[in-house]
Amino acid sequence: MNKLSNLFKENNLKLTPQRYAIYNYLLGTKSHPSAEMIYEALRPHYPTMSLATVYKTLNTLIELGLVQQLNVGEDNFRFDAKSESHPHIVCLGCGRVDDIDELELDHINQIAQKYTNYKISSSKVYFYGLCAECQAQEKGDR
Amino acid sequence: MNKLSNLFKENNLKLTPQRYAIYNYLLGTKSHPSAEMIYEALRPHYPTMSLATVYKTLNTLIELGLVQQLNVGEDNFRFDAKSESHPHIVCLGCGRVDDIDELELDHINQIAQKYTNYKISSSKVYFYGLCAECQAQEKGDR
DNA sequence: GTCCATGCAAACGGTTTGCATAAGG
DNA sequence: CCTTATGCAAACCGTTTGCATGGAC
Repeated sequence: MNKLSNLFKENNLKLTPQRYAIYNYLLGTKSHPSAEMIYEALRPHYPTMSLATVYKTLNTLIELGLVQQLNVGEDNFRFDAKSESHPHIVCLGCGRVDDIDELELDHINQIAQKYTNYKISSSKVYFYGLCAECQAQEKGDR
Repeated sequence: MNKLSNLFKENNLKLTPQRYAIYNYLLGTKSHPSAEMIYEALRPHYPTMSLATVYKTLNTLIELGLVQQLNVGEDNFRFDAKSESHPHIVCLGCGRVDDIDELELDHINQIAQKYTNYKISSSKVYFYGLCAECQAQEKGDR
């Protein structure tokens, strides 16, 4: 059996087509979509699926540790199927969000631990800037 | 005259008691309050002030660069009078937010720049963990 | 006196919830 | 069959907006 169905079974959860589709969509994209974006993307294939189901499924997947929620500073959340911690970069021009997989920042937890009496368990790092496309467009504007 | 009134004058803004009180409150606290918390804290002194004014004032102060908005992952925003970039730490137990002033992480922008074709302009770092009080309480629970 | 700010209430938008129906195991 | 998930609509909650009144300059 595959890991996913076992994980669902262990938690008394049903592996419905909607859940499968949402998780698969997240696995297959690098775009860190919002719930709304996922809903719109899957609508052609699952025209009866409701936005509420997308939200409920995302929360289920987060509890399972399969998905993480990002807070880039917009008014909504974005979602990422990779649950390991890794930095993200947000374009201030167009709002797109990318991973910076190669950048390894786990050591900053240890460093920060020296400066606080909190017991640090995790961290999130967001970079902000302009993506290649928006840089090009900015040059064009001048 | 003081810097604040000059800054307001330059921008054709009026330095009203409400604006003054909100900014002063933020300068005097380390608690990174939400708009609602600011509203409640000032209510005894400014009973007629509305929550809408708090929001409008905060946005004004952000535009002036006097205040920054934090996104700790809750459903609301928090505000900080120090506008220079510095890391924050969030307690997963009680939700309090503290600064980690001594930790200097500006160099990570340069490091990250090597791994992306974005033009990086800033970054935000959030640590998550348990504050001293919540650690103590957790021990008491067992 | 002019123009911007305040305060109220209503609107807004993303997210959650309640509940009857549908469908996975 | 039993139990959990779905889909719909309504509720929720933080934040924003429109507008008439009030106050800073």
